[in-house]
Amino acid sequence: MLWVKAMKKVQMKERQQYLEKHSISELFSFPIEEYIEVHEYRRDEWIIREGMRPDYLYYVIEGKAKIYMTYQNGKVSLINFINARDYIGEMELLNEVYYTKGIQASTKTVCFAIPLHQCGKQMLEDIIFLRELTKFLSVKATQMAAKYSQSLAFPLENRLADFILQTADGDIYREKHVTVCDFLGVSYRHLLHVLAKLCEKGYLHKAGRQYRIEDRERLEQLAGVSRNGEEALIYRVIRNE
Amino acid sequence: MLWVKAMKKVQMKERQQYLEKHSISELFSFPIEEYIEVHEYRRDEWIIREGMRPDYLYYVIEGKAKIYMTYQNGKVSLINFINARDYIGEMELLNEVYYTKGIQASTKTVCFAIPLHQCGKQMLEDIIFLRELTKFLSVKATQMAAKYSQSLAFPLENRLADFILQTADGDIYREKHVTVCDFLGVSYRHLLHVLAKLCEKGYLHKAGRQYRIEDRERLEQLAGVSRNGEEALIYRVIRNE
DNA sequence: TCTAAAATATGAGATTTCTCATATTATTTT
DNA sequence: AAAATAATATGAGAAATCTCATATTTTAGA
Repeated sequence: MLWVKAMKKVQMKERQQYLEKHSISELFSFPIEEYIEVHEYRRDEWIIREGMRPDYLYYVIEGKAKIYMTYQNGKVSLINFINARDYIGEMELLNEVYYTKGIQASTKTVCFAIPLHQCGKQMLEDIIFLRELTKFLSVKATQMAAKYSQSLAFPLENRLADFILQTADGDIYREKHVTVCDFLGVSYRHLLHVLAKLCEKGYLHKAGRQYRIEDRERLEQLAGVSRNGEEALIYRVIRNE
Repeated sequence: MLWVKAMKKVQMKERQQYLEKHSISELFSFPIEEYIEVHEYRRDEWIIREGMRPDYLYYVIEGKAKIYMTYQNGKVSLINFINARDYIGEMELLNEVYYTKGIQASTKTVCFAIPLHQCGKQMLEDIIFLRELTKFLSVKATQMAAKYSQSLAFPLENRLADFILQTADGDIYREKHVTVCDFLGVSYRHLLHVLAKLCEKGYLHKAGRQYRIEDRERLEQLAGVSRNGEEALIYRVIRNE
């Protein structure tokens, strides 16, 4: 595999615009803006390579990404998703010993990148930052627990609908089936079967090796069912924040 | 239902012994020990009632507990487990708006209880404490994500074995089937079917309405299979800490 | 460019798990 | 103590999902 380093560092006026539009200065007690770089990644680009400690703490302001990890047996698993307003690299900032997972943009993704060598120490001593990060993590942990305990309850059709919406780039869905099976815990055979069903129903249209979302509303409906519990929870956790 | 308030506040010498055996003073930058109460709960006792903000931040030093929550439709769900060295009530400490879940001891459980009205503000301004809590939450969030993404892959037999080991009080397992179905996301019918299978195999013995663990090793083996991914992950995250 | 490996596809029988129907105990309430 | 409610049980057919076998198409690497 050939990897061209293609992350774009956004400069000047454009950088300034991002900083103004998504101000995060209230998340720190020291003037962070001057240190912040704005990084832009294209679809499929790696934001962090597995096993390599990152040099930045990232804060996602636009886009979506996926967390991958390779198991002892060589199998690569999709572990979770990252969305706007999530942190990337906080595990490495907090834990000296931590096996870094790979993170790959699944759409164009823009991040604030805070250089660790300049700000790392300061961040770990910044009460406001730590308090915010702790809140973020507490909500995330709770969500995951809820999602875990609830999601087992629904058949693949619902979970897959949710997955498609989460991973689609606009209206185009094109994940590797093998990866998806792994993440959703179903067999390859069954995944194809259910995908075919979604096409039959007219929610998706298969074009070559990618799928186009034809009826987003219905998909959301399907996905919604399987997210009910989680939503109720998040609603209660998040509201008024 | 009749609920006698029965939590025991451990005093004097016994309190002192707990404090010495499980010192947590290194988790704070101020002298916390003098404020700490030691609370002891019996099996099935509620440590926190759903919807009631707790007056303490708890740190579990012995025992196991379960987190429950009631959904809009009145259904009560087991959300997750709590073990020794976990915090209870950190969500309430961190988030002003948070719907408090119910927490029930599933074996005799001993906690350090740190009174919020005395220490809450101080804790939220304590760098060391916040940093530790953030680490704890980051690991927990990661574990949950891994567990979620992996555990779907195994049939009930494996997940149930894990569940039984997690919830058993000594060798006695006696969860309500309805609750378990809900947590594990399977039908009542199927749960009984698999429980019967475990009995047939001689791993469990059914005595009235409770089950005795007859072959812990085999159960652990079954559970281990379904926990492989997670374990690998935790190993990498936790080792050397 | 050719070849090997990876990814996609599809069929068919076997397992797992679900739904529904219906009894039989506990437990709680009146 | 009787009645109502919740929890436990069991059977049987249906749906979801898995395993295995095998074929075709892409993709990566020599």
